[in-house]
Amino acid sequence: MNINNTLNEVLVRLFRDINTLEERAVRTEEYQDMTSNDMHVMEAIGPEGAKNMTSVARELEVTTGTLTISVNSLVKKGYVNRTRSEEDRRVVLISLSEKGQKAYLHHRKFHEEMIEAVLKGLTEEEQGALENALLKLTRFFREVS
Amino acid sequence: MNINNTLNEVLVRLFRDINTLEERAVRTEEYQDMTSNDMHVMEAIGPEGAKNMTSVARELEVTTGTLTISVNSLVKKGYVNRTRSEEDRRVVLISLSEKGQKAYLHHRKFHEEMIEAVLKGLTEEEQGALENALLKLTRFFREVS
DNA sequence: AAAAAATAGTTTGAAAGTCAAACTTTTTAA
DNA sequence: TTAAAAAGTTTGACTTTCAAACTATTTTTT
Repeated sequence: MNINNTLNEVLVRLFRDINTLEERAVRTEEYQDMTSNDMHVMEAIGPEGAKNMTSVARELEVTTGTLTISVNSLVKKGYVNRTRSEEDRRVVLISLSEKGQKAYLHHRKFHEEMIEAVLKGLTEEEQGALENALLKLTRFFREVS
Repeated sequence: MNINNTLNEVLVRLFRDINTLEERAVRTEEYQDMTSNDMHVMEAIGPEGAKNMTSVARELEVTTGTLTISVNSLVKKGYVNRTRSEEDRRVVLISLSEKGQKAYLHHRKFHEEMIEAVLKGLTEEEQGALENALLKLTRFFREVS
């Protein structure tokens, strides 16, 4: 079994596990109605200021139609505010509500704690190698895209 | 530079793009009708021999009902063969068809190229450290799950 | 041996997420 | 002042997913 195969299998599994964990982390007691997709949308909106639909959709790489549906749900649940721009009445501005901010920060804390816990179990050398590999992976993806 | 921040950012970006990329890699000229989900199922079935529904579903961490639907589609597209076991008539055996084998190998090549691009530029020591780091990560997520 | 329980899959109904294309409203360009 | 473009929304279709009900078969109990 060479490192190539090991890496491949491990990456595939890791990817699946992280997704599962993310899903569970998002759905805590306080935020039962929040999905991992909801959180991604909220991350794209960002913690401060308002953004328009098109820019958030582009960031998430979905159509504005798709984003409309996600935002409908987030507005209904009270995580996101939606208003029409006064300068350009075509534009819809979305931002995190107070409840949305709290959920966002809560999730960010989870992320930070997870990363910390992961890194604590690695040696310096392993941390460096991991970081390098991830950067290379990112670069590979950008080239292929 | 803080590896904690780097890791967080890199992971977030990676996870946002990785599905899209995989989707594109899978859907080549020869395999227009293949989705990334299809490929995951085929990977779980594996290139040789037949497996029953339950074991593949467990591997993929989905219900057998979900797998039934995936396999329906794969059979219809001609990537997977489905037969009933003679020893135990309850059991359904699934395996890759010839077309499925080809698609599977094609996709594996893409993965291998990706891994190669990642490993290229890492020293032997870094590669070993990376492997260790990933194995530890796997263990970490298994424990947390 | 007959009845009950367990096992393997499939089907069904519901929900989320997605896209393309048609559509409405508003702004910009001809 | 039309025509075209841009920003979002709506609609219809499709995929993926689960839980729960169901069918068929095998195993265990009684």
